[in-house]
Amino acid sequence: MALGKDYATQECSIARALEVVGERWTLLVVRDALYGVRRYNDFLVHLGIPRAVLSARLRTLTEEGILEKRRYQEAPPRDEYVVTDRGAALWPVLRALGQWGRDHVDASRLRIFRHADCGGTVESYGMCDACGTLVPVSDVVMVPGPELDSAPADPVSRALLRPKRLLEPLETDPGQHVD
Amino acid sequence: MALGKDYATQECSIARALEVVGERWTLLVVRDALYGVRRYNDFLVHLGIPRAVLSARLRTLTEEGILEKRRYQEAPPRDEYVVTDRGAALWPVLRALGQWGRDHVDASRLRIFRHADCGGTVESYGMCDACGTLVPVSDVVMVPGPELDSAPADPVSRALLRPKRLLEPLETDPGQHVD
DNA sequence: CACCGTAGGTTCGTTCATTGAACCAATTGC
DNA sequence: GCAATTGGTTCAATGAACGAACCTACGGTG
Repeated sequence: MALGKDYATQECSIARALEVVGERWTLLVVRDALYGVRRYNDFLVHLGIPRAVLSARLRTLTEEGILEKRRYQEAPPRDEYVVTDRGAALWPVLRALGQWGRDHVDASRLRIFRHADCGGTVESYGMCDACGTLVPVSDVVMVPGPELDSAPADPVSRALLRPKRLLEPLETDPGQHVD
Repeated sequence: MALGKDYATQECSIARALEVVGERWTLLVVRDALYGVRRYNDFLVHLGIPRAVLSARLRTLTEEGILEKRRYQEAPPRDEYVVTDRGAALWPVLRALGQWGRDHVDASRLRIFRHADCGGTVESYGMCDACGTLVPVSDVVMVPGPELDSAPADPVSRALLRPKRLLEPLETDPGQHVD
């Protein structure tokens, strides 16, 4: 099957990477997973992705070892999807894409990433502009930027308005749902 | 049109970027353009991409200001596609993807990127491991790694076997074509 | 016990994108 | 006059994405 994921003729690690994470929606699922989203329904409402596509992406990301599916309660059976180290290693890719998007598509500052240890800003390549170190994902705190919608419709976006350390599970607020 | 390129609900510069360069083949076309490929036929044989898709990608990349189409001879009319600054700014994205591909998909060293000024290796985020500076794309020299096929079928891959400064036009060798 | 709500999916018909093969056009070299 | 080169377009077939509907398993409420 020449269509879809494989770039047969390419002898290149960029092509290898894109075969795994280059499909539509895949990198946005990984982004949400790094932001702490873990549950099927949270991905669903936050991404606005068709259910069938989300199921397919979660399955292949799990097979590829980027997410790990694990049961967090037995009755009723409920699973969550957690990023692995391999998934967390995609952070520089997402950082680079976000930087390019901000610089060359849309200048607004939607989210700001801070180094938890020193308070500096994590810029282009995942480096802290204050202390100059390469900040691991787990030491990054995401805070809303000035131009982020302050009253979004879905509960996941609302939960992401609070300062949030990456990788830690997101706690949605089921209390204030909208009709 | 909800299908295809837009991620309507996403308020995120990663999604903005993916709307522009997230389609199938697009980032590989940009990669080739950074490697110095400029002509329709060179993209075609090197990527193994369907002609209709290549035409579509070259058109949208030109419209987005990532490539610039320009006439290099009048009779017969011939155009080439050259990366703009906006396109060159995607270098960190490609570097990050390539790094992840090498680290987490396929461990082989296919290409090595060297800093022209100091001879160091350009690693993960486009930084030189010897002098520590962020190397601009135009100062990067690509050399074949030990595991790259040393006798590829298409002339573009053969031309890319020679050490090659990025962004500079690729000179294919029309002499030794294969049947 | 009937019924609703929630979480996590699958199924299915329609629409859109990708593919590969064929065709087209302008010009140079023989 | 004829083939080759370069840079495309067109078209039928196939695959992927979309959105709506449906399904399962449980818990809570009246």
